[in-house]
Amino acid sequence: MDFSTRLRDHGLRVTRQRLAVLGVVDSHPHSSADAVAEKVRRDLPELSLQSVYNVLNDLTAFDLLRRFSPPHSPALYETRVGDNHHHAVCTRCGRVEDVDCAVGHAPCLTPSDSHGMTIQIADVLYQGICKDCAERSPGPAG
Amino acid sequence: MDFSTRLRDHGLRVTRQRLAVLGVVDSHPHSSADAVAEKVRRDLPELSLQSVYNVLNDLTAFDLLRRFSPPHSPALYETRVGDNHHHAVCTRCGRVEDVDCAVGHAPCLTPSDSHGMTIQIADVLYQGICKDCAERSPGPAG
DNA sequence: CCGCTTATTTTGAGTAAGTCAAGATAAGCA
DNA sequence: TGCTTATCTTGACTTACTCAAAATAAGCGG
Repeated sequence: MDFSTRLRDHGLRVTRQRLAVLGVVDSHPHSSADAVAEKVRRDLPELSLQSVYNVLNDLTAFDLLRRFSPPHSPALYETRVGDNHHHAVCTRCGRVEDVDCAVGHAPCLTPSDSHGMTIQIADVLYQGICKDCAERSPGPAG
Repeated sequence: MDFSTRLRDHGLRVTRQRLAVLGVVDSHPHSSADAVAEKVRRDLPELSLQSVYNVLNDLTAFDLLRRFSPPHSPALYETRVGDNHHHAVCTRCGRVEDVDCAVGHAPCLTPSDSHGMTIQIADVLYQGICKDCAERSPGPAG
């Protein structure tokens, strides 16, 4: 299903800016707002950063995009939604990889004591050193 | 073991600012830098926000504090370190609760495919609605 | 207890990542 | 094709943090 159809299915107008943002995030998963703006501007030079923030936020609200906030990083966006997958982040270079969820839907884990909260999501953030960084500077993880 | 001893054990000077910050974070876990500054200033009116950031960052680097970055929130700090516990966050009010780690040390989960990364930590973020928010505005989770 | 060294704090400036809102533009419908 | 209104651009702003020089204070040795 293409992006135009998905937008219309949610009662959203199909704009060049939205299609461009979705296309860039689809081909470059885990992109920041700045990175998306830079790439979209190759085709739409007049696109504003404000508009990128608007589009990313609006489409995340409608589950057309997923937002992921690793520590020490701007928010990152991806089009892979609905499968509750997790992420692995390299603590040296910031590289992000998708990790399939063993269960496939949220919440995939339940806390030992939820303190009365109704849990809806369990996000797992794996942190470590990627292969490239381990090769470049073999510290204790090498 | 008190904070002075822990600071000395790490070769760090024992300053009034550090002791005050540690004390506040200990009695108010999951506090932001702003919240810490506000409380410490009741005893040390001349404490600067810059100093709070310095102390929080330095003590986190030495594992005297733990930093936790929920989405849509400034970084939060706590003195509970070393047990790899997780967190549950209310998506409406931002309330944070500790959740014990079933394993007790990192990493407590391993990814199905680590993409060549050497995984060191697995942080689980549980998100949901706390009891108070559910009672106040019973949406779909009510 | 005092002086010296140097880690740390304060001060002032700045950056990065985002939000707010008014006016302009363009998507879509009749 | 014209009208409505969602969305974009523009300009301003806020929040959460960092940077670095000068001042201060912690701690050690004599």
